[in-house]
Amino acid sequence: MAVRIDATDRKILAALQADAAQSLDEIARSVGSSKTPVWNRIKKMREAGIIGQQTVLLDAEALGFEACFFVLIRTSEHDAEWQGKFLHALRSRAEVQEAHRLAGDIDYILKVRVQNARAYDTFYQALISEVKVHNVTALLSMEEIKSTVALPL
Amino acid sequence: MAVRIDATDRKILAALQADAAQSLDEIARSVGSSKTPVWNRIKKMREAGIIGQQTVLLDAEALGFEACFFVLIRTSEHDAEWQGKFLHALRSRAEVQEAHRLAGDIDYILKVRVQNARAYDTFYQALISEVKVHNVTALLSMEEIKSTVALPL
DNA sequence: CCTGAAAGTTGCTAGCC
DNA sequence: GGCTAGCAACTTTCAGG
Repeated sequence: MAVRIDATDRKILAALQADAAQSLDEIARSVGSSKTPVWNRIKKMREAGIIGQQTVLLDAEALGFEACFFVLIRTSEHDAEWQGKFLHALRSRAEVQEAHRLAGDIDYILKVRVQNARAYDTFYQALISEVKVHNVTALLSMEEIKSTVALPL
Repeated sequence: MAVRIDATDRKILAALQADAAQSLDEIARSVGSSKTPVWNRIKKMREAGIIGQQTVLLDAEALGFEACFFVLIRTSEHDAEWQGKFLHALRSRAEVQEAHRLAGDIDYILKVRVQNARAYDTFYQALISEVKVHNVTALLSMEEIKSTVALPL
């Protein structure tokens, strides 16, 4: 299952990350190979799940998503049932772009993208009415300095 | 500049977000239109910058990026020169996947993706030797519960 | 494992409703 | 503005070195 990734594979991944709309020919040229081998490698990596979803990055502000919050959550409950409910709540809400369980005194961090502060409040009220959390701190982003999904290959 | 986005445009954007590898025909069918109008709309939104980069999501863990940190930064310096240096440092480091300037007592938050805790320390040491920061808290992700770039259209 | 070529799809353009 | 038709370009497959 754990496919071996060599230097050529990494070059292909880097090229795809940078621009997934490129043609096979272009990628082949830029990694110094030709179509078929590159295609076989891509296929293999797709099947292995190394290459996942293909998507486009949209301009959040142009589409009316002008507020971005990072939410730090502390909870007193750690039993399986509570956690299941909490995870389900996060996964089912589209406003939640990221959710991580943390080590340390803060238990979870969320990245929440919404139209405005009011929409955040709506989200927040809905969340805390669904699952009990001990302490919540919301950090409001004023400026997105950098945002990328690319891994530093 | 500010292109008007109607319901059909939003459907197209949602389809592209979900799978940018789809053919025009498939998108056209799913939004209830046909190739040319869909293509014209996509072209317009690309030119307006609403549709940005096309990319693939890679499996970070399979590629050896097993550690993800959220870094909370407080600074005492707020002059333009310091800020310029700081922004440049963040933008030039590929480990930094996200960087936001915040409102409130924490000034910046970063999302940093690295191979392991040692690699994070290397990054951290390099950063603080380049720019002076007052206080840094690193939150280590134990589990990525959710991760998406899709906007909740 | 790579090369080259063939076949089926698709992206993109142009001309008509 | 949308639809139909067409060509060029692409992806994908496969035989052969």
